[in-house]
Amino acid sequence: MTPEQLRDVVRTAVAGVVGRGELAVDVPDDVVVDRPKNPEHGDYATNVAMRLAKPAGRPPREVAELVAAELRLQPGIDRVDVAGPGFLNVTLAKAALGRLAVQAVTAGAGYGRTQVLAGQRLDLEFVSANPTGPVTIGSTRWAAVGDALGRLLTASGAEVTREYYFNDAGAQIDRFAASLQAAAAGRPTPEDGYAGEYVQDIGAQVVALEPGLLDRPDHEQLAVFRARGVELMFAEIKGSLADFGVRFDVYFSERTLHESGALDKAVGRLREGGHVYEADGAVWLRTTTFGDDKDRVLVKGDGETTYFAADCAYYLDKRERGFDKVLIMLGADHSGYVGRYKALVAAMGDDPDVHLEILLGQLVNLVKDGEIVRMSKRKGNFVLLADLVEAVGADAARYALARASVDQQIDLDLDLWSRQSSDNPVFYVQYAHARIASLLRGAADLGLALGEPDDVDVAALATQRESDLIRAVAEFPQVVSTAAELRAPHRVARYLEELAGTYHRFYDSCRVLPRGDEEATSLTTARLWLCAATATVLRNGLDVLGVHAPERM
RNA sequence: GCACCCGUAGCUCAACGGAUAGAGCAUCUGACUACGGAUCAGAAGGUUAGGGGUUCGAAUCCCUUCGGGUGCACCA
Repeated sequence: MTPEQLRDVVRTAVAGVVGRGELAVDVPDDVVVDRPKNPEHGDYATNVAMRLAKPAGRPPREVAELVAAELRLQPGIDRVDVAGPGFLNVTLAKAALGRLAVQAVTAGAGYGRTQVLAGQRLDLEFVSANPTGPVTIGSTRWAAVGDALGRLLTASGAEVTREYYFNDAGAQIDRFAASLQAAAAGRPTPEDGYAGEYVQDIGAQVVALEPGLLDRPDHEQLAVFRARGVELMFAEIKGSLADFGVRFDVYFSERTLHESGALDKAVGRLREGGHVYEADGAVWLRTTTFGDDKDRVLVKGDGETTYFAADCAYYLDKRERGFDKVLIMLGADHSGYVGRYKALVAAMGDDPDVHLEILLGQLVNLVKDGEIVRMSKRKGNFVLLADLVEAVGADAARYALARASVDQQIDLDLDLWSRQSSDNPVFYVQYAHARIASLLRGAADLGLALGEPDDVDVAALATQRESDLIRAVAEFPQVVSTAAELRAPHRVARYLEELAGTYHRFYDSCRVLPRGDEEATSLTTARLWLCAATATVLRNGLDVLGVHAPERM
């Protein structure tokens, strides 16, 4: 019995009590069943009685006793205890528990996939770094977390488009082009320009592609540097992301919005809504109507549109492509966007609470030699995604970034993560997988096969360490769906660390393969299934995080 | 100044309002003629920044003080 199934059973039990008129409440939809930390608290626990106590007007323990009595009659349940303030501690029948391990193996890569988000069409925008420089460590966090979140949402049944929006029009790109030109011509970096080795490299590459470029008129040069520079820079960005195992479905160019007339259309729509006005020679959107701090300019006094106007057009474009909800991951350095973004959604006639979800994450500090490394793209003083991957490998880098909640500012110690020692929890998790892989190879060498699922003697898995492991394996689908709903991939990482620990403890006390000339027994086979189940979960869980599950290390 | 985010073990971080706040690292004590010791068992380490409040129950929600981060453009 899975926790999900138990949840239904609990609900059935509550419905039974209510049906007999013993309890005057509505049967709740969201019954919480979780795995208690303390093994004395049974296999699973639910707080449903405490939740119902208030509406029922009865003491929690009294409610608990009523539900417990009903629950004990349900099949697959060994015992139900009322504990503490009114928890129901449920112990499953051994067979009902052990069957879960078998199911995990037979489900394979599908184990952990659910339909909790089925029917949702989501657009997930992340990274979206402008092509004026390589991907920095700041964006790398969103690459790791965003990609994991994409996998998580997909695993939970949502239809997800991963999108990267980039600014290839406007002043920043002009500065980038001017910097490339200056570098290629051997002049110093212009005021407000971009410096760094990569500017030299790309400047030189552009000239190599366009011989004689530096002899042409200035404005022609800039146009070429802009177009070629963005192209080359973007190739490098995509390369870094690919090395990092991150892929996007859509790379969306801001320029195309300008060229297609999408901005005019968006502004027109906002104007129809009556939220647009003119003042001081500029065109404004009255975002303060929807809670923003101040109104925002759409068209500047010089006739140029703002970046914000492009945001409006971009949002409209996403909605017209049929997404139910637009998710955007932003760093804390962009938190100022939230108010205006919500306002623009509202001004378009949508509901910001329904159609928009801005996932704000805190920044990453890099620590080297005990000191925080400050980054500045302009000064060319930064650490890059590519540097991090080179130093610690893509797996460790992704894991390091994905295991922390995005709400938390994190300090990434380069010295520590580059050590590639067991300091890094990813090795702990990967090691558990490799260890099982090795064990299963050993089983194969002995001619042992798993056999038919129905033949497994699951009741043989009777020790504490074994049932701990089965429960941990059984919890996985719920971990995935909860993590997806909470947009919290780090929960998967933490769970995997716990699972790996539970496995190592099992391994330590439960011999799996027969020694010497011992005969394999039904217990041997049952334990092999349990190992295989654990490997399946480790593999699927690491896959959600975009981390490799090695057969050997 | 205003707004948003954060403050948990020595360090890096967990904990969808639930039971005794958990892991890893570091420290200390143990377990290997090995199904992979990149492991395991145990010890020590906490006023969840401080103070109020809400409730059966608060690290979590509300108020407040302190500390840190970020943002407050007709830039992108």
